[in-house]
Amino acid sequence: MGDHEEPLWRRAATHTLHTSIMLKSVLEERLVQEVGILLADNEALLNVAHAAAPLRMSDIAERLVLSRGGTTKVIDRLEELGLVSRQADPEDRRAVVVEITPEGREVLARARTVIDASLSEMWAATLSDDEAKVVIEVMDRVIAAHHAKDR
Amino acid sequence: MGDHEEPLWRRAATHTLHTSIMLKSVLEERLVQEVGILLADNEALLNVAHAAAPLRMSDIAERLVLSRGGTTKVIDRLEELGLVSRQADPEDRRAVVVEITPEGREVLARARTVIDASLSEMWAATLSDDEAKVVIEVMDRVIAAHHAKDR
DNA sequence: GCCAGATTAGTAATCTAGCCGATCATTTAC
DNA sequence: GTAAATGATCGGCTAGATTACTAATCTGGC
Repeated sequence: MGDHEEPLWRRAATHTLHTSIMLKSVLEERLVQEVGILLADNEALLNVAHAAAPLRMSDIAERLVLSRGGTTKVIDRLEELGLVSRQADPEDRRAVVVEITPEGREVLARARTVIDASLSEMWAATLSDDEAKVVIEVMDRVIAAHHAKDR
Repeated sequence: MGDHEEPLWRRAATHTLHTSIMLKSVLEERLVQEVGILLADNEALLNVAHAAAPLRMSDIAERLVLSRGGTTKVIDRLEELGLVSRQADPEDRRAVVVEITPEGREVLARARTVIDASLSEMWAATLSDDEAKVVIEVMDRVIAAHHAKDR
C-alpha cells in the first residue's frame, strides 16, 4: 500500500474540497429552510453590507466567483425579496451599484445565527485556535497564489 | 475595528469555503476544456476505480455528497462516454453496480495530470508539509464531526 | 477638440447540472 | 402473504454558465 506516494499538498487540497462540498450542502439546506435564501444570496448580502464603498455588479461577481449573468440573477432575487436595491452609479452610467436595505440587514442577522449554529457544531470543538490559525493562513495564501497566477 | 470579535473557527470555516469555491471553478474549467469531463465525473471515476468492492449507485451518491437522481445522471454521462459500465448486482436485483472501463482509466489518468498541474501551481509551493498535515487532519475531523452529528 | 472603433457594464435568452418528487421493482419485516 | 422499506430511474424545476445584445465609456488618429 506504500506505492501511492501522494504529495501532502495534494491531499490537503482534495480534503479541503471534499469538506467544503459537504459543508456547502449542510449550510445551504439550513439557510433555505430557516431563512429562505441561498448560500450565494447570503454571500452577496454580506459583501454588499460590509463593503467600504457601494459595490457594482461586476465587483459582486468577482467576489462571489460567479459569472456576470449569474450575478444579475442573484441580485434580481434579492431585490425581489426587498433585501437590496439597485442604484444608478453616478460615476459611470453603465454601472449599477447595489445597496442593502434594512430588511436585508435583518435577514443577514438571521442567516448569521443559522450559519453560526451549523458551523459551531462541526467546527468549534473540532479544532484548536492554533490549528484554526494555520487553516486561515493557508487558505489566504492559496487565494493569493491564485490571484497572482492570472495576472 | 476591534469590535468584530469573530471566533477563529468561524473564520477558518468561511475561508475554507471561499477557497474551495475558487478552487472548484479553476479545476472544473481546466477539466472540461482539456479532458471533457466535469469535476463530479472525475470524483465518481476516482471512487469507482479505487473502491475495494464494486460500488452501487447509492454508494456513489453518498461518497460524492450528491442526490440519487443526480448520481444517475452522472453515471449516465460516464456510461455514454464509455468510461464506466453498469452491471446488475448479483446480490440484490434492485441494485446496480458500476465498474470502470479501460477507457475510463485512461481518462482518469489524464484528469489526474490536469488536476495535479492546477493544484501544484496554487498549493505545492504555498504550504509546508507541517501545515498540510494540519489541514488534512482538521478536514478529516470536520467530516467526522459531521457524520457523528446526523447519527 | 472630436469622431470611429474597441472595450466594458449590465441584462436577457438559452442551455445544462443537479435537486426533488413520483414511480417501479425488489427485498425485508411482521 | 401482505405491508413497509429500499435501489434506481424518470420528469419537472431551479441555480448558474454562456452567448448575444444594448448602452456607455475609453482610446488613438486627426
